[in-house]
Amino acid sequence: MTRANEAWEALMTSYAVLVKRFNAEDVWGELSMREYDVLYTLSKCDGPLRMSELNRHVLLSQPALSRMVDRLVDRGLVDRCPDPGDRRGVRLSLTPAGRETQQAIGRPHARSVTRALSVLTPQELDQLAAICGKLSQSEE
Amino acid sequence: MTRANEAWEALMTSYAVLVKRFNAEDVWGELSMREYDVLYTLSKCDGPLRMSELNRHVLLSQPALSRMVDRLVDRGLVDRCPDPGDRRGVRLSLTPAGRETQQAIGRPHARSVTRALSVLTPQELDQLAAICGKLSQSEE
DNA sequence: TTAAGGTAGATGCAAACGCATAGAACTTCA
DNA sequence: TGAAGTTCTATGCGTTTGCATCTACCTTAA
Repeated sequence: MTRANEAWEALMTSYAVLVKRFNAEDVWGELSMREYDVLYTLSKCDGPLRMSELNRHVLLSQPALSRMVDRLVDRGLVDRCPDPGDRRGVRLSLTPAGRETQQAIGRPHARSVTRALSVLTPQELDQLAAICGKLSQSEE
Repeated sequence: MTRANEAWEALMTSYAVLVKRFNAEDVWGELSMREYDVLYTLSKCDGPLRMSELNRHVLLSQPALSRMVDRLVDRGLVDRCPDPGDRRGVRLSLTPAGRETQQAIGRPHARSVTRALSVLTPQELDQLAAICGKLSQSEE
């Protein structure tokens, strides 16, 4: 077992443990955690996002994301309009209601995240962010 | 945005990026990545595992895991027998075919993991493993 | 001993997922 | 310009998932 494999296993385990813990908290209201993830990603990037761009950040197949966006549009949380520059594509953004929902859930969730990671020192938090950032940006 | 929240977001993103990359690799054969995860977890712990124990390591609801184990038993990869000490429970272990399948997939997969994490220094790998270990072991 | 409460795993069912593929729009290049 | 190849999103379809619930078994304590 190489160091790299141990590190990956540790990352997977901590991800699984934390996702389960967050999922069990009673903050999600009418949204699933995956739906929240979509709203959150849209809230981060102020400009409208392409489906494919959004898909890079969400752990979901392209068709599954397409249908999830369908549902969020139906529920009035997301706005989908054609991209004027590329008529194949769409531009996705939060509606005011979507932004409000994201924030209403995001605030208590952010607090649980802070609580869950409070076992780490500030240095460790920085190291974790830096290392994970390096990982996700590496091309291949 | 606190440091903790930035760190969690970085962890989520790197997890999503790497899972997608691994998933796209052509090493999984007849198994889905989630099924492999179950076989791998069983292969790590030599003794038979309880369903609930296995469930702690796999990002799946209890009913979904129960049925996935069903399928793996049907396919002859996992052995499920009643626990003599607790007749509610079951003891899960790999069959020889299951162990063989796990290893056949595990070897090339471990190589891609090593490749994907090769952007990190040995020190960073150790830090990542240590930090993630700390995260998953913290009770609350 | 037995009733009340808790835990382990299985099952019914609707919702959501992934794979394969379709269709439409861009791009490239002969 | 137009045919071939690529990219972007949507849809058909069978499989898998999660939620709620069930049954069976263990535990506690009266």
